[in-house]
Amino acid sequence: MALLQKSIEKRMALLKATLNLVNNGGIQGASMSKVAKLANVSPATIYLYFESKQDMVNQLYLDVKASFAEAAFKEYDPEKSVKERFEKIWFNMADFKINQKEEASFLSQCDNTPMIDEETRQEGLKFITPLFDLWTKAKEDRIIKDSSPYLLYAFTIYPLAFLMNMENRKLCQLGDTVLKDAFQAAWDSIKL
Amino acid sequence: MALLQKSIEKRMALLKATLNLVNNGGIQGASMSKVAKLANVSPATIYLYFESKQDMVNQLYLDVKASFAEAAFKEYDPEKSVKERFEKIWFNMADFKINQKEEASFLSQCDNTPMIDEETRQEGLKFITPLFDLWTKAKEDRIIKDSSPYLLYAFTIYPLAFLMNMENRKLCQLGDTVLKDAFQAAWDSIKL
DNA sequence: AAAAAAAGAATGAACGTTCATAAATTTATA
DNA sequence: TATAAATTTATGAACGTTCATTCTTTTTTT
Repeated sequence: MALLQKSIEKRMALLKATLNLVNNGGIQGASMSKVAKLANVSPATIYLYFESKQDMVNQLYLDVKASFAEAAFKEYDPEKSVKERFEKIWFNMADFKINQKEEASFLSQCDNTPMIDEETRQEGLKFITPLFDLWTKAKEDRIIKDSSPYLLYAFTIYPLAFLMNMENRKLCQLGDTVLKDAFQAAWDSIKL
Repeated sequence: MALLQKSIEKRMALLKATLNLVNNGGIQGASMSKVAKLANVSPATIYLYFESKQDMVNQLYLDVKASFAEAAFKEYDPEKSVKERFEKIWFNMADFKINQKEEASFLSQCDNTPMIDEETRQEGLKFITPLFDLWTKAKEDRIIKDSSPYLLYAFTIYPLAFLMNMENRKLCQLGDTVLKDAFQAAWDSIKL
């Protein structure tokens, strides 16, 4: 159906516009009229697709989080060793942060501001349960430390956000060697 | 001078009000009229102390960053070993994030949004040069990996922000044992 | 011709900021 | 030392603008 397709495209255009504006000026920089203009749409039209600005931002958050998770767990091979699986996920996440800069920096903005509903935030957490499951197994196998998933996330994944941030500000460059060093640091922080 | 004192107190009240409001509703939640009301002052009065809202937020950022640095480097003993000195700084920073929750979560919000001028951000970085200097020495002494300060920061200090965030959302608790585990993870990620 | 989708104009509220004026304080004059 | 002038500090109301959202009308699709 061409119409449905058009609707989907318009929704996507709106979310993309929001993403862009939030990244450049924070949530306050993404006014409904600016979003509308950037998406080539009337402000009123937004409300055919979203209940409110809050709803739109929440939906954007979930969409981006889902695409982050999809990237993170792609080519995931349950046959491989625990460490290899973790390594794969880690580099997938790193690639996402490097290549999908807009999406990644939006997520890091969401994670540190009250701009997303707590409920929506909780829902977004579910996307990365495969990683938590892997950690559970890794702990059983005595491959990594017996720490809480929060601590494991804090020291292996979260640092990527900082590095991405620094790269975006041109304060450092995330080449292959730096990335390898970063993974080594991540692994060293949790391995047994 | 009682007058000067009163002025300083009013400035502090304004900054404290801003801190509070930004933490609870982001930069958009801290409107000038709300800040004024919370500080028991007329909106117009704010402009006797600050050029603009941006200026006020920038100054708050620098003030908080300075007090973070002061906390981080207190009781700093150059006689101690490099590792002991790093450990001291790390736990100082952790204590700050645990005990000065408002200040700490404000900083983490600043670090991940476009709400602070790049120039002001640069100035804030200077406060933690002692840590960078220590890392330089630690690298010379072959005690830690030869990584960029950004990478070292990403894997040792930045994770604290995540853990604090989780604690503030009551998703985890930062007791003494967790903190010790966290330091071990931080150290393991960079030690040689 | 009917229904659905989109538009632009308009809504009241809230924004950051400025204004003219009032209160408080300091300085100068007696 | 007391008082008047001058200066500083603070105010509440008002500024123009922009905000998120809604209303009415027009366009597009069925």
